Amino acid sequence: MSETCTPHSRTCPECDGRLDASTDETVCTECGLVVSENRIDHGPEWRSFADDAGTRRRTGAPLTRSRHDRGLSTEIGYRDGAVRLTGRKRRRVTRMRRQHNRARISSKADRNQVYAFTEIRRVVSRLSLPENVRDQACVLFESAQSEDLIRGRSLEGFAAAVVYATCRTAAVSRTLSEVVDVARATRDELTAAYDAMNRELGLPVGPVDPREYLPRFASALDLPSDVERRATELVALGHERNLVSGRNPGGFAAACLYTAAVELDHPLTQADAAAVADVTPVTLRSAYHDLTE
DNA sequence: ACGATTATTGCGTTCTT
DNA sequence: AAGAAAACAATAATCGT
Repeated sequence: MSETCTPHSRTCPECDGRLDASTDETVCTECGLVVSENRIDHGPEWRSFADDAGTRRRTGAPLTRSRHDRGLSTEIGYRDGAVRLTGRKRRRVTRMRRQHNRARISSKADRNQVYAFTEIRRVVSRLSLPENVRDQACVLFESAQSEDLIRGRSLEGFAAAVVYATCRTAAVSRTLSEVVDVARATRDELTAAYDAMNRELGLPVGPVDPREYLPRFASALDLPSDVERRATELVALGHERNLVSGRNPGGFAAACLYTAAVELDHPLTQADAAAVADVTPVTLRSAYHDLTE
């Protein structure tokens, strides 16, 4: 936990006296001016039980939803510090450690959750999504599990599906294919899980706005920002003329980018634009045709 | 199960080099 | 003239309801 409100100067701004930062307040030893107080540390305690005076170590991982026990587990350390264990004592500690770790993830549901959460973390990071998406995805997985939706369906599918679903609710949509590409699940497993959750949990997902795709597609195609800006206008235009509903939003986004590129004389083929959206040139063309009227 | 959208394939046309 | 790109058409597959 980094120190908050650390004064930049080592001396008192009033009288240049020496500062005493040994307590919660940083105070000038000459005039008594309190330079900074506060110091409410919301983070986990840094101090180790073993050596209060010496080196500081984490007593555990930061609190997070993406670990099945929210990072609140205890562990038996591997490195022996002051005491050197030998012989039977050492074996005994090893045995305790093993049993402790087993007990930590006891039930089958917990084991599944551990596995799923690792997979969620992996997918989220591969898609370079923010932390809050990761945590929400984990929460969603918990709901799915408590509703008993997972039994008989693929665990990997659920891991991928909760990420996909969370992206949609958080307005940072990824296409199905983008998720499938990095997930350890097939498209069918993902949709099976997604459909089940949508049916039983009633996900708050509306149709995806094509604008959510524009920034990523634009950068994948190396398009300048003015083309992207024009494309967002075109999406708005499409909404007005009811060209969006019922269509593949990714395809429409690609069509807007292509149209904008043509308008601004930027070289871009339909095939390339369609490829980043994972649609065929034909679909792009149909949207492009509607757009240029 | 139905209607609409999209994919696939093939082919003649247009544009560029 | 050759090759790429865009356009068009017909059918199959898929999706949303």
